[in-house]
Amino acid sequence: MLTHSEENYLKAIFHLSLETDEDISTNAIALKINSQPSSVTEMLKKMSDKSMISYQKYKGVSLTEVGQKTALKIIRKHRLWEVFLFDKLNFSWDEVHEIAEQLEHIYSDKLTQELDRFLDYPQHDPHGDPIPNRAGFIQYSEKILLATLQVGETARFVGVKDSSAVFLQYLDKRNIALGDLLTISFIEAFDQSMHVLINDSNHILSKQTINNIY
Amino acid sequence: MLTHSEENYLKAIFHLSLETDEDISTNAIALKINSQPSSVTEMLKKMSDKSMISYQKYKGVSLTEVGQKTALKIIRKHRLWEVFLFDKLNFSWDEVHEIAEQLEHIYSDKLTQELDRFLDYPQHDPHGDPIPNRAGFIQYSEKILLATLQVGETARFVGVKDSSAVFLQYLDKRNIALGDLLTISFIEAFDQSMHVLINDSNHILSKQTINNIY
DNA sequence: TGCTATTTTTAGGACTTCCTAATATATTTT
DNA sequence: AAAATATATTAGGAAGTCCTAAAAATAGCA
Repeated sequence: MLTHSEENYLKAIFHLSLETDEDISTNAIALKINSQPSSVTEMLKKMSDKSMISYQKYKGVSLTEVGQKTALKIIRKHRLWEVFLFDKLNFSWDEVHEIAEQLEHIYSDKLTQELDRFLDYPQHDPHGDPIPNRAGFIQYSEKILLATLQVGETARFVGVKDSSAVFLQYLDKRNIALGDLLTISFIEAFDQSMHVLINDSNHILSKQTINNIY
Repeated sequence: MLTHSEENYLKAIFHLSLETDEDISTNAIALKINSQPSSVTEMLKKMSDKSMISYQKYKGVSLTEVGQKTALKIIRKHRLWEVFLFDKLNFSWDEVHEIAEQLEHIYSDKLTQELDRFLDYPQHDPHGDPIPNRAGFIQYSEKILLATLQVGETARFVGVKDSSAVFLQYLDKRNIALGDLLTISFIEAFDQSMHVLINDSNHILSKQTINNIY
């Protein structure tokens, strides 16, 4: 059994690992979980002892097989709870994360399974992120950043890279939702902002925005 | 904000207070939460500082107004989650308590409210215990122990006093469920065991059993 | 009432997770 | 390659929650 804290470290390392093939640095973890590097070092030793990570002093860490599976179980719970909150309890997609951060630590395999069944085996959370299955297998679907598209192309909005509440609220305010079709009508050479047709209305999306939409 | 531990103490004191008008003793709390009296003393000081309890050294404790409201909020969450697990996730009534012990600590007023709505404002948990409303008001209904009934009387099974898993499983095995009508056909003078007609079949219930059924 | 038994509290320590400050190691720059 | 900078670790401490053992207070009984 892992503590909440250990589970949070696992998650952080998992998510950081998705963005690089290198080992994850102490500082990167500290930044991610809003703590001090010295605290991280201490915890890394403990998690290494528990065989959750491979750790060599000064060299960074990576998840072991077991650590990876465990991280995926937590992410599975997190995302299933997000679906529950969004689909059943009327939460908006910018509210679900914070509460799922708490719910993901609830310990009961049966609970996770039954929740999955109750929600009818959802494949994605409210932000479009894939939900690992019971065995810890996660189906990544191909998706590209809106920023990589050219004028004239049309694509479906399937996910966000930045799922911070402010960004999600920004999209809500403009009635841009997962599943919408986007057509690029123009790209400003000056600042790369995009003119995009969404649900029959025109939007001008900043470089930052189009780099956070899949 | 209270810690999980503090919330557990509040609950323990609340439940102990239901069974007596006196102040609650350190030992009683220690027994209830399976810890040592010295640990309890330490925590009582902290909770007294937070105005959750009235505490005088060597004299026992009682909940303050605030402590009582807070305890009821936790109990509300606990029982709502029990209903969720039982009604929606196929858990049996002997399994729900353990998981609700974890879920009751999730912090979000909106979550509690939405869960209540989603479950259609249930009045009782799967063991027949009343669910406090949003304001912390709890509607105790009159209920009497099966043991107090006489031969020939008929009554409805509305709750259990002992909600331990073993007892609940014992009832399950005999197909005795909340809401059933019970008719007393005979009482053994020797050991007070009762012959009871339930769902057209006869059961002989021990003194201990009839003292745990409302 | 005074002695004994029980209950409660205090003292001091363990373990977890966090912190700051100081030190050690690695990396980058010149 | 040496110096300067950045990164990581160690040392030591704080807060929370638990523990055992010893001391203090209360309750029960002769």
